[in-house]
Amino acid sequence: MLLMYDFKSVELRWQTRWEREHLYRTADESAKPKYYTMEMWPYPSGDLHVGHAKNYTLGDVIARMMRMLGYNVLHPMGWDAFGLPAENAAIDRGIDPAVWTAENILNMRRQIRLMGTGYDWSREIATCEPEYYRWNQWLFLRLFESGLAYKREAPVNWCPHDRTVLANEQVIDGRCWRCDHLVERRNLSQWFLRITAYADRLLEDLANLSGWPERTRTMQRNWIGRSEGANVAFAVDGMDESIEVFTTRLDTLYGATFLALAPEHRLVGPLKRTVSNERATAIDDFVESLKSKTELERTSLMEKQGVFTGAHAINPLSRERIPIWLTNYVLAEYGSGAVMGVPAHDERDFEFAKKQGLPIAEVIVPLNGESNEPLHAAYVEDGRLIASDDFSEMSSERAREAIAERLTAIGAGGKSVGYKLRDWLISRQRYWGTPIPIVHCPHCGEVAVPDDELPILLPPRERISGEGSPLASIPEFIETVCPKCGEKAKRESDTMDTFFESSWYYLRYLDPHNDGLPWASPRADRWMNVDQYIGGAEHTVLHLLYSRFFYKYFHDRGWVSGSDEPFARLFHQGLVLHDGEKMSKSRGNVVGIDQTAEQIGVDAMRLFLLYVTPPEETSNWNEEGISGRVRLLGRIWRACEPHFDAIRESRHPELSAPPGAESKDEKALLRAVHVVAKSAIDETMSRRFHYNTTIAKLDELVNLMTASSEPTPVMFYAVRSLPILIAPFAPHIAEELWERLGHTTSVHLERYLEPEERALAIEEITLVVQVNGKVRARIAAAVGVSEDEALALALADPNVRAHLNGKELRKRIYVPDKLLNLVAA
RNA sequence: GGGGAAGUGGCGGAAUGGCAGACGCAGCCGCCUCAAAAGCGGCCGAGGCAACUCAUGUGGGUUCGACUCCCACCUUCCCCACCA
Repeated sequence: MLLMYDFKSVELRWQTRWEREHLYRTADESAKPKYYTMEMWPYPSGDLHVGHAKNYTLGDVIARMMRMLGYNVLHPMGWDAFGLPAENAAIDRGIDPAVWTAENILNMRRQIRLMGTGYDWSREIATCEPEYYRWNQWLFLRLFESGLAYKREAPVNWCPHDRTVLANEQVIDGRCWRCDHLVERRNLSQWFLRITAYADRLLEDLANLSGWPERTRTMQRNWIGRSEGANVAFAVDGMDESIEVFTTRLDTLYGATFLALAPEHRLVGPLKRTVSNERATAIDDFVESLKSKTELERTSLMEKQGVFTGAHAINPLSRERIPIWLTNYVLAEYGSGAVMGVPAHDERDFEFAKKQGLPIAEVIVPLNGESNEPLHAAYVEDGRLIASDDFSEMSSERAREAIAERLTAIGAGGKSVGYKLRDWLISRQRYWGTPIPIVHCPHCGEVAVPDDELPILLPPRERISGEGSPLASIPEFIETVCPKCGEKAKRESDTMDTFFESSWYYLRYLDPHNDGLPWASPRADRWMNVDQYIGGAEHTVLHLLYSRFFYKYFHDRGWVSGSDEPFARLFHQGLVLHDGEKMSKSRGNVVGIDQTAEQIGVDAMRLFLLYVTPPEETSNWNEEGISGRVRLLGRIWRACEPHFDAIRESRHPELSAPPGAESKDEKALLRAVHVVAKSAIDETMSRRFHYNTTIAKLDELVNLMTASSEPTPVMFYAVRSLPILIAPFAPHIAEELWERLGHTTSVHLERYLEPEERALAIEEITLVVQVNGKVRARIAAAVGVSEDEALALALADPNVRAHLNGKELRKRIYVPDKLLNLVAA
């Protein structure tokens, strides 16, 4: 794989020049239309590999294309720098996470530049800097003021060994990912953001996000999980309490034969006090047995279990007295944590009732059918009601309405909407995150830290033990006075989930040095929304949903205007495998940026990543495939090199209008130049980004250019155009060629080549002649050949005649300049 | 169990209702060379001497014409998963 140019020195030289000349700095004021494009920022974990390069290369090509098409392009980069890996590295190696993070940022910034990307580095931000997390705290306080940030007890994953909560992702098979101890569920007081208040808007506005992949919208829709149903209140027999349940099948109310409660239900305690000691012990045992189980284990991996509380509830309509059970299959965090058990018409309740010997009461039968008794399985379809007082004979649909009305009338429930979406738990008992700016005062309660005291700085920490809540163990941090009453008080020791930072960073890029506000609204007015956002599909729900929530809140506060969605268009790039396998440190098959730049150069890397697959597909890195792109770069160089001197000495290195082409070859060459330009522009403007097809057309152009070295005007034109055509894709060799042709300014400041109809036009077409839909002849014809002329040409063809074979011509279909289909019988 | 995406040569892929396999990788043949590398030129879905026939996961359908649109099925991958 030998190149005719020294890619390493070429790439280094131009990267240095770009940086020195601040080539990619974006002006806030411009007469050009704005285009805001960004890739999801990286976590500074150490080294970048070619998988990162696929993401940043795609974003870079789009930014460069739009810049060359006359847009004022904003293309920023920053660091999602808080989080667990830094903290764990600090625990393992006994170093300060700030130092570890800063070193990684330094290295990764170098590697991102090494890829030849054009970012406006003057806007670089990192979440672990006080200048950034100060505004995290400021935004938290606004949410707190608005009642959208609140603290409450909630069941969380708790590792008794490490004495800290864990994210769901950090619980593997019910055990702590670090120490392998069994994880418990604990009720702990935690900070939440009330994202559920925006559930309906987050759901409804998905319909307008036409620039988002359908599957992403579907997944968000499912995650929000809106379902329409009803609440029903069951009075507890002998107690001044009632149990509320949520159901989407109100029509089955008369079939409820028991109530099922989650072990965490608020009435478990009160109910226990009304029953015998024996029963109370059984309840305790049951609750205790589930305590150490995660929700996953409890709901998916275990069989349905339960214990009878000894208490009964009254069905508000039938007045039937039904037993109250505790079960493992009811989720405490969904609905009210209690369901009515209708075994005849719900598979889960059927399974549970069979196991516990509970009665099964059939109340729905097929519309035109009869009872299915005895039931061997739950009948879950809609149908006709039976054994349901005056609702009997109604359809399920009608009964749901009628029963809801009756419940409302007697004050025992009514229509209601349930969501799977739960409030966002943002508390972390961790060190390396944004401190939550709240003071706990024994007299005043939870008190907001005044704005002028921000930021609450993260205290320096050279050593972290990994046990317990790090901030809680630092008295200098915790001990403070109440901002309201001045008495002794304690600071909140939790830090924020790092998704908080990434929910608004696209706004900070617009105004990164503002020390009075997170961003100034006029900046947002000018730049938002993000025109194109690019990142992995793994963030489909979390980051992209949280960002939408934040942006809607900002919109409600009047801090941003226009649309209340942050990302107009979204693109998920596919993974990069290495010889068909996922890249991982343990496999030892990670293809790093440094080694790639060293061995083949980053222009070749970029071309390969763009060429091997459409960007949304999974691509496969393999050495053989790359050699094709390395060869292409060599051929590009050899196509241009013979003409450097002649073009430079002509003293007219700038592009003029395409020259007139005389011969067939010249016309083909001229056309090939414009075909590349058209493809590059079409793929960009259509937001399809299938630059693999553009580069295939570039291959064809270069094949034509290397076929001859005749110094014709068309050849000169092609050589002069080539650096512009390839500038977005292979920015270094483009710049080098451009300079060798006699230019003194950067090729990246040029306008992209405008495709011209005259150059793209073809004079001769291949007319495909079909007989009864099968191709029987291919005839060369002039563009614009008339149907009659085409018919005459076709009928003159012996093969066509043979297939017509004297049959009657019934019909003919003519597609101008393409095809003539003769239908005969 | 629910939802989503996708199935085209030895491989990556192109073609989104009109010439299936552009472009590239691998392979084969040749040129250049003392030789090799690099480079350059040619061949490259299957069957058939050929005219042709078959071929885009499988089976149907719509159409003058289907990789493309519709229905059913099979397979793979991804996401969610006892959500009442």
